[in-house]
Amino acid sequence: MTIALKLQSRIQQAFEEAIDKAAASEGWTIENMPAVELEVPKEKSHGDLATNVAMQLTREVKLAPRRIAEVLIQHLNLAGTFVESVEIAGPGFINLRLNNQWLYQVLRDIEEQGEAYGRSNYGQGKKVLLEFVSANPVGPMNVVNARAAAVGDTLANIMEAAGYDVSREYYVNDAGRQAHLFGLSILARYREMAGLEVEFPEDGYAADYVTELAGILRQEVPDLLEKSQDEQEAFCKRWGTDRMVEQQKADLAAFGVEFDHWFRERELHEGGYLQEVIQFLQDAGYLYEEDGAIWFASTRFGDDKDRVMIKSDGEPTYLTPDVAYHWNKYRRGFEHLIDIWGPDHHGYIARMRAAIQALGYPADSFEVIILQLVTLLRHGEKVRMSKRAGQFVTMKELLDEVGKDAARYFFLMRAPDSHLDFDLALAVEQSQENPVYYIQYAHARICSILRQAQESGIEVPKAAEAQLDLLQTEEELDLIKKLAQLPEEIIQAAERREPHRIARYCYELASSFHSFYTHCRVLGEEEALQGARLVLVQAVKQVLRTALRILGVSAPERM
RNA sequence: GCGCCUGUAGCUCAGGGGAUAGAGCAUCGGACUUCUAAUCCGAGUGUCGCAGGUUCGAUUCCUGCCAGGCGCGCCA
Repeated sequence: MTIALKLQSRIQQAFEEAIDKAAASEGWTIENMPAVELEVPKEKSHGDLATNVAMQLTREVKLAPRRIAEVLIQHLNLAGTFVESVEIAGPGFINLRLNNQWLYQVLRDIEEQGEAYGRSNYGQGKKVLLEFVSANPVGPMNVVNARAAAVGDTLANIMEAAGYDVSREYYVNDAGRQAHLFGLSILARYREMAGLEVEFPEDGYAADYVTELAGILRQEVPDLLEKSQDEQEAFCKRWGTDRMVEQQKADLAAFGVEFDHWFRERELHEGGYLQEVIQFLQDAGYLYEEDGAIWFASTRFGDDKDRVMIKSDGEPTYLTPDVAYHWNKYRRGFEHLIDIWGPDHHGYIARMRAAIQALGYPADSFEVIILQLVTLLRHGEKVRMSKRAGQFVTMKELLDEVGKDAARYFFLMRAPDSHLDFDLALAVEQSQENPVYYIQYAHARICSILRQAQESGIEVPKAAEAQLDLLQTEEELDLIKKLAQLPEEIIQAAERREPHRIARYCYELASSFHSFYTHCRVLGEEEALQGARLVLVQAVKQVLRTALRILGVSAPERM
């Protein structure tokens, strides 16, 4: 465990003990013990750590908060915690000031732990399945898919760093109506090219890429039309969706996103899992027949209305394979499921959660993150997108235009439940004001210092051998404090499923570094100070790389 | 009509039961003979959508309303 986390828990413990002792000696009766929460005050003059526990206790102990704080402090034993002073402030905060020695320990921790610095066992190895993107394999991915890819992948990185056992999964809807129509559309274009008179399918995919696919298919399988009608359709559907999946894999890989598993819907159909889940729900008494359809009594688990699982024509609805799929996830041993969906699917959560309960799993083991929409802008003007006319910006085009690093960072800047404005022009043209470059530039500057040190034969000393207490300026101390925050930031981001916290952290760390860089010289200083600052710079490099890697943004050596 | 998300500085957004609500952009003024000025330093701006409620304390939680977005199928 890192010094920052250790210190926090020790101080918390000291407060808990102080509360017990105070209660005993003062005769307080405390029924609901408030949790001792420590926070880093926004205002520097309020010290390094603060707790509001005395104010929390006013509910239990009928005394003025400042009075409670006084009593607590009398019973507080802070030996071995680096706490240098304790004071009561404002309405009843207890502010703690720490000795700088703990900061030097942070630098030693970072050196010792290297890439592992920032990681923790908060998640205790819990097996989590994170499903995201899952775009239909019937066309290129769009910018919302791209946002989902960035957020999902980064959340997985964060949760892994926080000690969860995370698996990334992509669900391929290759067996539904859309896939069928897609196959029919390819087949229609194919026949056109063969000079046949065809009627293009209603609601079919008329965009150019379908025609291009048909052209490729004609070259690969010139004798397709000799098969039976059913065989032709089935072939086009399978060939087309497989082809799109390969395309999606390639696009996502270029975006730095690799999935552990691509789960095919058709496997559910072929493996008889739809019947199995229907049977299970039937046996459990959650299904009934009405108007010729089979209904799932989802209202018994809080849904607004019951849902059809098998239509009166005997075909399953979209829900049925999806329930089968989620059941499958649990049966593969995952304890917690997280799905990332678009805002148009929020109405779907209640029925899915109902199904999960009907299958015997706890409601809170299934979680949905609804990702809000992306508004694409160019120079502040909305980019109009029409899928029918084929005028939409694809994920690939976005990547080609702004690059992986800028694209990922922009998607990760905002909270998932916040609508996102993405200005394409801003992401590239205003590169000087671009936060991505600001962060990467900090890394490049560090590399430059280390490179020049090496060229001059100056070695970065071991932290244990450096005179770290020479690091005394405000800029140096602020920078180390920022470094100390990473483990806690990762835990917070994991717990709250908020990747944007790490994006923010990177920016703040870069900002602290730039400030340090301007105010403190490294090379050419007196040897002991130079050594201490080299240790610091090395540590910043390590932490910045770790945080950027979590975001999937590269850390260039030069710019 | 019902459900979900959002409403915070001129713009884009963080934050969050507590101490004087923060960043970036934009605007203005400074800083390079020295490790990369893609940087730094300084300056100003807020009825935290409106109204009630809970609380020692609400911008934060609850309720209602207003505004914007998205849903509400035997579509997927």
